[in-house]
Amino acid sequence: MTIERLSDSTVRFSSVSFDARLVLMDSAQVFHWQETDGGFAGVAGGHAARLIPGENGFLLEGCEPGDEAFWTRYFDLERDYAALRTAAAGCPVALEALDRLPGLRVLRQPPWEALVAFIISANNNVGRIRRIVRGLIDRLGENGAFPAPVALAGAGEEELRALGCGYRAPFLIKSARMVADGFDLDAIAALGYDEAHARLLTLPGVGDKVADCVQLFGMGQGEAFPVDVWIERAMRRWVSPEAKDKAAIRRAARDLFGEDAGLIQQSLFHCVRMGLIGLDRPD
DNA sequence: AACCAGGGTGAGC
DNA sequence: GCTCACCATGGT
Repeated sequence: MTIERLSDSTVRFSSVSFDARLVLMDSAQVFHWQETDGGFAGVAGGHAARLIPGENGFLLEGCEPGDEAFWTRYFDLERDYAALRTAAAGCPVALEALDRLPGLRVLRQPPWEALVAFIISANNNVGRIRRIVRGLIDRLGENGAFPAPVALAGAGEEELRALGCGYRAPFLIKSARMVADGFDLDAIAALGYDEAHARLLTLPGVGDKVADCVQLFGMGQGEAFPVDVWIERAMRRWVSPEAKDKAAIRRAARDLFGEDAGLIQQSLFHCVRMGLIGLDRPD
């Protein structure tokens, strides 16, 4: 991967595999990027940028001098994804899922942003999650930025319900209050997987699945393996048909795939949800 | 009109 | 520890 600065606001990332539509729009690990003409616009941690896909990488507009490191980390551009393929050795469906999505990457979002999005995701669908997160940014964010913890903590329950949050509104407000009052997500991100998971579970609206999503998409903890309805179907179908419940699937996956379980989860999730690998196809 | 969606919580065993 | 009803909302 190489980085060239083309102007005081535009940088070219090249020699890197990155399917922007897949990662930013279709993979459901982030919900607030928007397609513009020929590119994708988004915000993260107070930075705003527009990404234009190219043949061998992409251009990033709005990338001020000094922002290269932030976005390199956000897009996870320095990881050798080809090497992660070894984690799936011995599991044919996992290998197939990885090979079908060569430009997929697992983002490293600010943990707060992943926390908000995935509290909203509970028993919800991707289209609605996207609309709700967009509404939060438009109504509560400072000029287009992702809303800060204090902004959500200070929002009224009725205001959040009006944006479509439903019964998750009080969860969101309470968790935001804890973060605003010093519950340190960055410190948790530095802990090991098990300890980080246990601490995230103390936040209202956060159970095993949401915690795993925050750890995977917002903390760079690749051993997290979120078990949603699609992954449950896939794992029962091909990997662990005997699993008693979602917790058993989660354990089985981490035992099988280890530290890079998360990329396999993300690949399998997308392939099954999009019908690229049919749950009902014959063996 | 039921059922589903990147589930979590609290009550009752 | 485990199971289960319930929780808003919009789409099919």
